Amino acid sequence: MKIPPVKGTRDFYPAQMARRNGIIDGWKKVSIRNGFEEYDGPIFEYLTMYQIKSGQEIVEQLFSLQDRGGRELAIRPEITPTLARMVNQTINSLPRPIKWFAVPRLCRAERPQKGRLREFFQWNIDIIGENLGQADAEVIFTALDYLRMVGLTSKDIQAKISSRKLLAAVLTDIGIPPEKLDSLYAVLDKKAKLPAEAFEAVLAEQVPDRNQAKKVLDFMALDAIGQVREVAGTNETIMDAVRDVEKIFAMLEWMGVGEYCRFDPSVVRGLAYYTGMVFEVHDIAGELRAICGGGRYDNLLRDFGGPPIPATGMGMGDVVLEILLQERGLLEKQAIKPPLEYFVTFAEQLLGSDMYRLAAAIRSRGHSANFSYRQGGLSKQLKDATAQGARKCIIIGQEYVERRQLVIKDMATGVQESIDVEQFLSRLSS
RNA sequence: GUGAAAGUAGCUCAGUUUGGAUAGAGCAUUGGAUUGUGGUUCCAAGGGUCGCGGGUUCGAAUCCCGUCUUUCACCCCA
Repeated sequence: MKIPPVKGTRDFYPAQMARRNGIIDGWKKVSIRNGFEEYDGPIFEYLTMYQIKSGQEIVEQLFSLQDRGGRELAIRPEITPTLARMVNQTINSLPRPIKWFAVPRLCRAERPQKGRLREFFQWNIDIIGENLGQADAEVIFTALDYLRMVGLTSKDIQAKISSRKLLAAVLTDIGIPPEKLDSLYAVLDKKAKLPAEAFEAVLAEQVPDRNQAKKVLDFMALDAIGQVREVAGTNETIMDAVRDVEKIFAMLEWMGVGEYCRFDPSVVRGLAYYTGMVFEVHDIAGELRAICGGGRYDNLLRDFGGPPIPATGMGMGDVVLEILLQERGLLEKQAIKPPLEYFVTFAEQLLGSDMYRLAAAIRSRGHSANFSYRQGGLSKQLKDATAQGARKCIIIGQEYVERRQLVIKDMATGVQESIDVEQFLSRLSS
């Protein structure tokens, strides 16, 4: 009976596993060089934990189960609630700022489509305990540091940065009542997706006053934070938010990634819990979903029963990233394929036992070695070596019988050298 | 959850329009040419209930219905 893979999941054959390992290793490397420490939590949590910040709709999009004790559990669709729980539990003993990263495997019961599967990996970085904008800039820098490392340039990708705080101040100044802000965010988030006329139509539903709607449109059309300063006038709430964003842009400029960054008020992000900076990194062509996104969430720890400590972070999934890297011809470079260093062969039937001895000796000295399972001649064994991608072949033959010498053949160049077996092994140990 | 398209060998596909007997190709795999030298080349082989189930028919990969999966878009996007 043939059992197919489950909808929206992937099998990682060695070739795919090599790419996945390469991507995850890159994420970890960049996290560490940016001063983050790795953490992880359980793969399932109480179902209610995911309702705190996200509500009922989200619960319908996750895999839930009941354990034998009747506990309602869910496979994690994100790791931020786990982070909040873990930080709250030990907050009093953690030195701040907390800079942590994780690469969790997540599951969401959504309909799969381009760039979205039901099981995936997501790189998360978060900085907790800082509210001056430096952490926001560092989160964006770290994401760009990785994307730049794998070969993406400012011609490929762009970080679109905005601020919920700024947006709220501007909309309030225009005269939008506070209770309408959340539903308006959802509409503004569609600006990049919809044609201009269609966007204006849905905006008119939310903002019937034509004068107000025009002001919203004018603000949404700005593409530099300096322009906001010009139109802000004397409104101190707006100016305060503008200064926050300017500080982030200044830091990103100083850190050398300014060319990747643009102010873009149409970046709103879906979730209600963002309180300050929000950003997304997109491919310039705009053909894919966001490569990564995040922002400041100063109320989340408090909402999870902890103290009111500010926090900011981002998440980057492996699915869209892989598509982009594939399109740019950068994916294969990521693949981590440890080479097979030695392939041990024998040219005289009587030397078969020496082949096993030598292979084991090489392995116990920390180097990789294989040998052929076939009983065929040297020609067949070398064929196996080629098929397995061996760097060097060791031939145990007449020289070994006569002088204890091995023939080492470099498979790339074909060059052969003879070496005393003891000398060869001691060279491996050093 | 809604809508559309697709599904034939491990992979990429032909064959489906107009039903017909043993379903083909390339690549990949395995074996041989090759008992002290691999990649190239040549020869050969294995591999398919044509996604699955039902229906129409003398006869179905081909027509009809259902279902599963994939892809794309919508909803949502933590």
